[in-house]
Amino acid sequence: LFEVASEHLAASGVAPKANGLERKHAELRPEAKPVSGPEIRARSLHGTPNQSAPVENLLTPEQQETLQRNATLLKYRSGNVVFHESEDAHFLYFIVEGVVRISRSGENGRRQILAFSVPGDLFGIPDAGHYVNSAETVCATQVYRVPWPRMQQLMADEPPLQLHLLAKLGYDLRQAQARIMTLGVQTIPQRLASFLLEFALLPNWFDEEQRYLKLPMNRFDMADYLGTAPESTARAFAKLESEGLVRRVSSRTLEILDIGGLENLRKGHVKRRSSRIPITSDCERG
Amino acid sequence: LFEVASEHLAASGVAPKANGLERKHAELRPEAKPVSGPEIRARSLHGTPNQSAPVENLLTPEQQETLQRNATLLKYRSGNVVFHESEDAHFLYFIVEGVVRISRSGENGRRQILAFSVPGDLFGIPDAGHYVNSAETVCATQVYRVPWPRMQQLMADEPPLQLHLLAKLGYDLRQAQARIMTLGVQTIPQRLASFLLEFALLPNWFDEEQRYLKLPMNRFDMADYLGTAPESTARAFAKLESEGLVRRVSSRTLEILDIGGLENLRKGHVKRRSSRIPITSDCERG
DNA sequence: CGTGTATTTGATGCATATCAAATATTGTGG
DNA sequence: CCACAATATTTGATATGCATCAAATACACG
Repeated sequence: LFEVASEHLAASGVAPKANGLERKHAELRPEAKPVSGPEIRARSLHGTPNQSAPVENLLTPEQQETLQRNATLLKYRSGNVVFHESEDAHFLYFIVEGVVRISRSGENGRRQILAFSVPGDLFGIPDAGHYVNSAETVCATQVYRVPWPRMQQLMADEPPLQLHLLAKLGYDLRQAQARIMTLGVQTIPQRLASFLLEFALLPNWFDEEQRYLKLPMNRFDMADYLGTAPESTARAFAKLESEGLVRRVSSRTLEILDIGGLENLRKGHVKRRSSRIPITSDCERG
Repeated sequence: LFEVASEHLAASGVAPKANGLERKHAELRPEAKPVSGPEIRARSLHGTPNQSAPVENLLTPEQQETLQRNATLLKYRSGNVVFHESEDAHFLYFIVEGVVRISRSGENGRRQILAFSVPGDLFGIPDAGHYVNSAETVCATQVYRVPWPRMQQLMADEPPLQLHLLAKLGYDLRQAQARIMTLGVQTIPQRLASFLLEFALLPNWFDEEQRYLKLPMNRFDMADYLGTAPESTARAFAKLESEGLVRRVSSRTLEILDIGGLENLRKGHVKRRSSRIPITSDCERG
């Protein structure tokens, strides 16, 4: 699901000292891979139409090590603020483990979760020196962070790193577009099905064996991600359950009973009739 | 924000030749700027928090010329297909003039317009060698297109070009996120207000003098962009008009009567109550 | 084992989708 | 330039999905 990365948010924070984040320069343990879990994903921008390779533009081990050497590993507990929208952007983050919600507050105060970043994703890309989104942990999370100045220097020294970042951004853009599709043309139950299918792709939270999906976030987060209210989310769950697609083991744990059914629901009927599609394909050729 | 690339509009131009697109290698006329109109926009990814500079990461004149030398100028009439989703991606496009709608068809067949690209924007970024969106002209449009292999070579030779593309992508990502916010938390009239305000920023279609906004697309396109039906779009227009915010001169031409009012509407009340925002700011610090 | 929080369920109203039809606009041939 | 046909847009009537308010139930923490 997502590897998006986007930006920021905030929290009224309490506590600096007593509870802070565990910080330590990433002394690389040779056997430990820098960005754990899902690996550094993201297809190449162009890439050859090589479908077989699921992941492209991967960094070489040396490059990954270089990145790690210049990064700091941070460990957060659940519900912590990594950074808040509008703050000065000093770092770029890579998720090693856990889930981070990237959100933004609308002018009216409503919160929209733009993405749930998972291991392998990056976030913290600024605009004119400021984060534009907020980033908060949804569960215990570890991230690598690299100071922007350092990052820029690394990219200058290693052009391939730029390409890699480019691929990442391209991936995030596609994810965001998928989000737009979901919000623009699907009903709430369909959005929920899409969401569950997205998460079911992540082995971290989906036990292929037992078909158990362990969701790390609460209904409020899900609602804000789906662009709806928590109550509607609950009703959508009830609907999926009544149709035999899933079974609620507990509020955060689901048993996926019919993936094909979920996919059909996602594709399902339209929310509104399709627009006229009268396109002339010809063009002027001089 | 960036000035990325993502939407906008154009003038309904007359048509060039018979049909076909006028094609000619961009022989640079020294006095003609490569990417016309809006210039190549897009702020730097990080950039110093230098607010004063409205545009960063601009290409040098030499770089722009290099790009042009490797590009082909194409001229399309209104309603033409530049490329279709799932096609093999051979080119990267830069809009010189006009408006291109970037869209995708949902699994249910419903169309969602992801963005209206305007002069200065780029589109055609592939995923695994294929376009993931469709691109069609909304009015007479001119674009520069660069073969991907060539583009990759250029980036390899000129790392700064990679940074520029990175900035463009970052801008597009932020635009997409803004779209998510709109679709996720705003009512139809609010989305329309947002849309009009976006377009009112483009001098190409907004006559600051007379406050006349000339929209290049029809109601179907607008509806698919706003994630609603043409009828609802019409009603939203009626609402804005009844509130004295705009006046419909013709279906495609508006007189903007109260920009402040539009902004207030956009910010306006919430569609749903805000989610609980109980965030602990503390984190573990080792 | 309470007490506060999260989630679900119920009841109701409003916003918007949808179906229909009227009106306005645009293009075409005479 | 005019009349008509085709298309686009608006308006009306109605159905429905979803937001919202309220309340009950299930959970988690201490």
